[in-house]
This record gives sequence, C-alpha cells and structure tokens, in this order.
Amino acid sequence: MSDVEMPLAVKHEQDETHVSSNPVTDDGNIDNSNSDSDTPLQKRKRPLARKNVIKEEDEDDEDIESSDSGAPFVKRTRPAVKRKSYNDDDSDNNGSYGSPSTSKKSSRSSTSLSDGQNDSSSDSDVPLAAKKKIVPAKSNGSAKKNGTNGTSRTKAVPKYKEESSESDSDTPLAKKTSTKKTAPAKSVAKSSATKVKKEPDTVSSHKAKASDNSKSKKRGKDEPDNKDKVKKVKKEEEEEEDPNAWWLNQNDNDNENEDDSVKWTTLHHNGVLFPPEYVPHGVKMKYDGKPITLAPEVEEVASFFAALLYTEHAENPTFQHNFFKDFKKIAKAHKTVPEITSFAKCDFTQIYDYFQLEKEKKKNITKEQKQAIKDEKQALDDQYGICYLDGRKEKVGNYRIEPPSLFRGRGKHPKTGCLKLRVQPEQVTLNLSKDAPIPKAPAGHKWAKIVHDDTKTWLATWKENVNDSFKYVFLAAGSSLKGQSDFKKFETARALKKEVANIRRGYMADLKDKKMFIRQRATALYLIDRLALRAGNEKGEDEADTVGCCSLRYEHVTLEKPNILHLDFLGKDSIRFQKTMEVDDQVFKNIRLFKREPAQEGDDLFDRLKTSELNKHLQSLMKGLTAKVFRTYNASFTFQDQLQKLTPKNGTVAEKLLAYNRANREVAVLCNHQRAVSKGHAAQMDKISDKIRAFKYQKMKLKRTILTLEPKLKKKRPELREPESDLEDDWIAEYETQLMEKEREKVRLKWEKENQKRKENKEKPMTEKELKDMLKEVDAREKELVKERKTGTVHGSKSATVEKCDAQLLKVDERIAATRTAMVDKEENKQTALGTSKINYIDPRISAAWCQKHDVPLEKIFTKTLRDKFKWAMTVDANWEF
DNA sequence: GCTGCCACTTAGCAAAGGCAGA
DNA sequence: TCTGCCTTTGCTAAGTGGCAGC
Repeated sequence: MSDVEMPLAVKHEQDETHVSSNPVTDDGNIDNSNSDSDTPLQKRKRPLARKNVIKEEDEDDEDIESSDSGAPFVKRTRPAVKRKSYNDDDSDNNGSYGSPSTSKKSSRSSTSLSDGQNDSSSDSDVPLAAKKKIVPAKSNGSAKKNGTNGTSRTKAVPKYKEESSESDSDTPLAKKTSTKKTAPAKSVAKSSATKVKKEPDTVSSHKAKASDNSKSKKRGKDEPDNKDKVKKVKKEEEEEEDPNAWWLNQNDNDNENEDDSVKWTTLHHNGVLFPPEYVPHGVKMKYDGKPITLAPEVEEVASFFAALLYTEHAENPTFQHNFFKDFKKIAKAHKTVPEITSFAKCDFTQIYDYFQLEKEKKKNITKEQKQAIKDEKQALDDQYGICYLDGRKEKVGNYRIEPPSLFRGRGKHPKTGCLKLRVQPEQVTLNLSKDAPIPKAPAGHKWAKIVHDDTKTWLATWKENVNDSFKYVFLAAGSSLKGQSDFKKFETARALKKEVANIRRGYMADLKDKKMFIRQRATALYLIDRLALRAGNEKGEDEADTVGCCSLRYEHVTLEKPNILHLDFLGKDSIRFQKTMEVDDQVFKNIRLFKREPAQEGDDLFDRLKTSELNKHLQSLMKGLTAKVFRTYNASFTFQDQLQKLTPKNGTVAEKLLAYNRANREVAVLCNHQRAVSKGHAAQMDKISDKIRAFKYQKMKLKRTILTLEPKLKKKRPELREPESDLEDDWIAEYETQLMEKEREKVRLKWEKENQKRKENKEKPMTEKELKDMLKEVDAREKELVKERKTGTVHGSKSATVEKCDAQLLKVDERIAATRTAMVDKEENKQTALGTSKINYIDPRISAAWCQKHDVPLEKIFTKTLRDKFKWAMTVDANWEF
C-alpha cells in the first residue's frame, strides 16, 4: 500500500514565514527600493485569462468538455494585488522540486503507474476508508438520526425589534432574573435536545463508574494517587450540580423538525464593560532629539507604539508605516509642536522605559494590593461575566469591549499597525429578551441599538474601524449553547465516518469526469480529505495573502514525476504549509492539466471552483457536510486510531500520557498547527539531561554500596558492575564538587537561621567555631567521595542493607524512565501546538473514554477550562467510539 | 446566480497564574 | 517562603459558511 492513502504518511517539512522588513522613509512611506516585489502595498498581478479549451494528450483527458454546462467558464478575477511567492528568497526549498515544465507533454501513459498503484476507480484505491480500519460506532445509530441527518431545518424568521436605546431600569440582573426560575416552554435544553439525543452508552453516568470497583487490576506505583485524584476531581465536578446539563435532559419524543434556529426564549445580561478612559502619564517622547509635549490623545497613540518597541511588530515596516500615518494625523489634529512629519525623528524609548519601570513596580506590589486587584476582577466577573439564558445562569465569554490599540495583523497584513479606535457605547448593539431590563449605558452615553433576536447567540456587537468587521460578545466556551454546537459538530463528523467510503468512491470516480469543473471539484476534495486543507475562501486585497484549497495558485503547487505533489503556501495566520506527498496518478494528471500553460504565477489552480460550489456539492452528498467537516473527521479518526495503536496496555500513567500526546501530535501535524520553538527550549532540555545524569549517579552509588556490602554478588549479579552510561570520571568529579559546595551553602544557611532564631529568643548564638566544625564534616565527606572514586567501594549509610539499596535502585530506575519519557515528549513537541486540535478538532469523548479505559485521571489531559467546555462529553463509557 | 454581510469557529501569541524546587 | 519557569487563560485576529438582497 502506498502511503498516499494515509494522511499521516505525508512527508512534511514545516516552517514559518513572516514579514520581512523594509525601511520607512521620513514621510512615512515604505521604501521598496531594496525589497522584492512581495510587499503587500503593491498591486497583485491580475491573472491572465486562460485558454478555454484545454487539450490533454493523456487519454483520460482528451475529451474534457471545454465549456462545462454546469459551470460557465468565466475566469474569476481576484483582487488586483500583485502576489509574488513569499518564499522567493527561500529557493533552496524548491530547488529540487519538479519545475513547472514537468507539467508539459508527458510520455507517461495512464498505465505507467508507480508500484502498487491501482486503477483509481477500484475499491482498493479508495483512500482512508479502505485502507484504515474503520470500526463502526458502537452507538445505536441515534447520532445519525439526531445529529445532523434527522432534522430538517426550518428557516428562521428573525424576531427583530428595536427599542429605545435609553436604559429603562436599574434593577440588578440577578434580582430580576431570579424570579424566573422555571425553564420556559421552549428552553434551549429542550429545543436542542431534539437534535441531541440520548445514546444509551453515551449517557451512562460517571457516578456509576466511580462506584465500580472492578478496576482493582494491577496498577503502576503512581496509580493509587491518581485514582484518588480522579475520585477527587469527579467528586468536585459532580458536586457542582449542573442545572445546564442539557445532554442528560433529552427527550426522545421531541420533534426532530423543530426549528433549531431559535437559540433562546429569555436572555438577561448586564451589558459590556468598556476599557477605562486613558490616564496620561506625562512621559515625553523625543522628536528630532528634543522632548515634546503631547496632548493626551496623542500621547495615548504614541504609547501604543512605545509599548511594542523592540518587538517584531514595531520592526515591521508596514506596521511602522500604518502607525505613523495615523499618528501623524492625530498629532496634527491636536496641533502638536513641532509638527510631526518624520518617523525617523520619533524616539519613543522614554515611554518604553517608563512602561518597563511600571511593569517592575507591578511585580513588586504587596499581597494586599494583589488581593485587591483580584477582588476587583472578581466583582467585574460577577457583574458582567454571567447572564441568564432561559432562566439558567451561564458564563459570558469576552464581556470586555476591546480597548483601543494598534491593530496587530498577522503575516503581511496590509493594515497591520493601523490605529484601532476606542469603541463608544453609541456603536454597541445589545441583544437580550424583551422582558429583560436594559443595562445602563455608561454615564452620558447611550447604546446604538437594543435588539431581541432569539436566533442569535451574541449578547453584544459592534463594528471595528480597521477592517470594518463585526465584533461580538458571546457566551463562554463552557456554556450550553457552545456545548451543543460542539456536540453537533462532532456528530456531523461521526456521520461523515459512515458516509466517507461512498464519498471517496464518488470523488475518485469524478477525477476522470469529462467536465473540467467536476474534475477540479474532485481533485480539491481529494486534497481536502487527504491533507486536511481548509476550504480556501476568496480574500480581499486589504487582507494578508493567505490561501486554502480552493484558492491555491499556480505557484503553490509543484509536481514531480511519477506522482509526487509538493505544496508550499501560507495558510491561515500566515503559517506556512509545506508538505510533500505521493498522490493518486489521476490527481497528479489533473493538477498537471490545471497547471497547463499559459497558466502562470498568480493564476488560480482551481479556476472554475469556488468554496460555495464545493460545499453545495457536499451538502448533496450528506446533510450538514462542508469542507471543514473533513478536517474534524480526519482529526478525530486519526486520533482514535493512533490512541488505539500507541497506548501501552500495562504501561504507567506517564507512558500512557506519552502515547496520548503522540496521538495528539499526529493530529496537530495533520492539521498543520505550528508554534515557534521557545527561546529556552535547548536550555530546558539540557536541564532535564542533567537531572537524568544525577539519577544515574545515584544508581552508580547504590550499586557500589551493594557490592561493598556483599562482594560475593560481583559474580552472581554482573549488572552491578556495569558502568552507567554518560557518567564519565570527569563529570562525576565535577558533580561531586558541586554537590559538596551546595552542601556547604546549606550548612551556612542553617547556621545563620539558627542564630537568627536564637537572637529572637535571646539565647546564646552559635559560634564561628561551631560553623567551622559543621563545615569540617562536609570536608570529610568530600574526602570520602574522592576515596570512593579511587577505590570503587562505597560504604553508604550505617543502616544500609542490600535489600534497602535494591528497593532504592528500583525507585531511581522509575524516576529515570519517567524523566526520559517527559524529555522525549518535550522534544517531539517543541514545534507543534497540541492545544488547537485538542480544543477544536478532536472529539472529547474519545479522550474521556480513553481515560476511563486506561485509568488515567482526566485532569492529566484536560485543564479545568477544558473539562468545563467538554462537560457534555465526560459521561461516555470506556467503550465509546468515534 | 452572485456578492457581501453577518455570525460563528478556529488560531497563535502574550499575559497571568500556579507550582516545583531552592 | 520566594523565585523562576511552565502551563493555562484571555485576547483578538483570521478563518468558514449560510443567507439576504440585488
């Protein structure tokens, strides 16, 4: 089997590419004289229209219809921004790749497939499904019935009604809502429950599990502790009686066709929290070497930049350019003297230094001050951090209005550095139920609008000025609405699991379709499925140049005979996607066809395909299916598959966790979730190595003690004479010197502490001589160590016995193993971000079931926040399968 | 049928918090 | 108890995809 079938087998090289720097000229413009043509400020080359008729000499392609009846061949035009490959100066990476000319005339016939490649239409060639062992879900199928397949969505009629933006009530939220204890006739729990049905093995309770004593099988040494911990966590979390446990409160008789667009019946909240008004610090910036006085409004913007000095943002020419443009404007508006016209003459370091000082001060505040800050935060959380949805208390997520700042766009975002203005209450619309008291707007202000839209989950919204996009205040991740949404997402992915073999057969057949549009759709789907690519919607010219599958361009794809595909592009967040994989021969042929001359840099690879068309097709294959479901499905499937393969049956908890993280990592790699290697990574690794060496040293000493106690064991137990690896004589000598030095330091501290105590008790202090005597003991020990090194005999403590030493040896071995495991985990994890896939793509029920099955405490894999977010998933039993 | 708007999910980074070792 | 490092959380940017309106 070729590894083309397995997303995991994809070879990948990852890298991160970010902005390059161009100097900013005095007038605030970017000097491009030395840069390549890749600057975001330049126009992207408009793609040339490709010839309509494409002739392919390969027999399959000969009679492709040139004008798809289903898809009018109108070449789409993209924003006219010239886009050059971001990795122009990284040519080494591509040097060995097949040049675009490989896509020209090929002597290969369709039968010249690589070894093991079958006809793409055959079953054996159906990807993943056929190759991976797909275990049918053990559930009773209700998921399909309930999740996404069973309901027909009734179109929502938004119940919009505007009201006066004046606040009409001071009544505190809790007081008002507390009278509304009974759930409304159509509560979320009910309406959502119609889609979220009970699966017998899904809702078996943890309580039953907790009382199950059958798990008294042999445990690792650390496990009794863990068991207690599990119990403790379970108990704590069970004790928090959850009135929002919608997943337990499902009614089989609920009407499946019920309108699921209505999200709530009543919604009460306290509005949003605005950032405090700006308080000027009075620290002056320098202009042309001289301190200048700034109006508070100007000082605020200067401070935004000063706070970012020496960061990548402040070094980024686009950021500088955009900041300076806005800064100049605001400085002029406030008649700053002298007029600020040159970025190069601006010196923000004094403000930066002031912030550093403030940071230091903040570090050194008293306990009481810290507590006061904490209390203040708690009070705000109490006021704004909760709301009442259908009478039930729920957490609000981000109730703070985003403070003014400089927009920190990622990658080569053309607007990065622009001034993000302070949001006024007059821009903020609140969404709450008609019966809810309207929160008071800040003094002297009023709200933009008050709406009562029960089809929306947001509590507040406003428009930001930089990208003209909407911002929202939503419920927290652990809320019922978010939980139900998560549940639905994973149920759709599970539904895909049942359909995926058919869908794959379908798109593999479509790869040879006569219509170009269908071929492109099938090829794109193949890539989305195999490489977990994002859909790739079209983007505007005022956004960073990043792509997904449907927006891949000519220059992102390179082919290498016989069937190797290289992909290299910037994906979401300008994270580089760089992978090489073997692809199905027909996919290879198709991409070669799509890349045909006169296609050139800047041209779309899939010039007839849009994400909307792709998703429309997917909807026809399975209800609720979109491109992104493949990512969720493949992530969860891969995770479960890897967990099953990697988890050691009789391993320790540490070993099982290593397996868990490895499975998680496979998913993170599949989804291309990257992170920068932390600055201190190498030093941290060295530290762990030292720790292991120290353990080995202990082991060596114990072995020698045993042999000193029982010299006869030399023959019986030859392993006692074997030297420890990595323990050179020089290292041992140095280590022992360090040990003794630390010992002396300890003795001195002990002596000082004792004297301090005696002083307080008005007793006679210890003398210097006594200290010297104590230090002499250390000297004697050091001499002894030198002797031990020479002779190889170690006497150990007076009470030392062979049995005791053996027991200690065992313990040290365990510690070495655990530390090694942690070290391997850390090294393997340095470039990969596991969190994103864990939070968004991996069905949490897989983890919950795994924890139960392998007796691993849940809190080892999910933080409190995640346990809260996934509480709906924690009730599965050990045999639950995705 | 196309386009842009809107609502929501997904994403990495940086600050805050918490914990282990000194 | 303190310090420094690692983990967790908060923030907000950047995606996806449905749908209204032209």
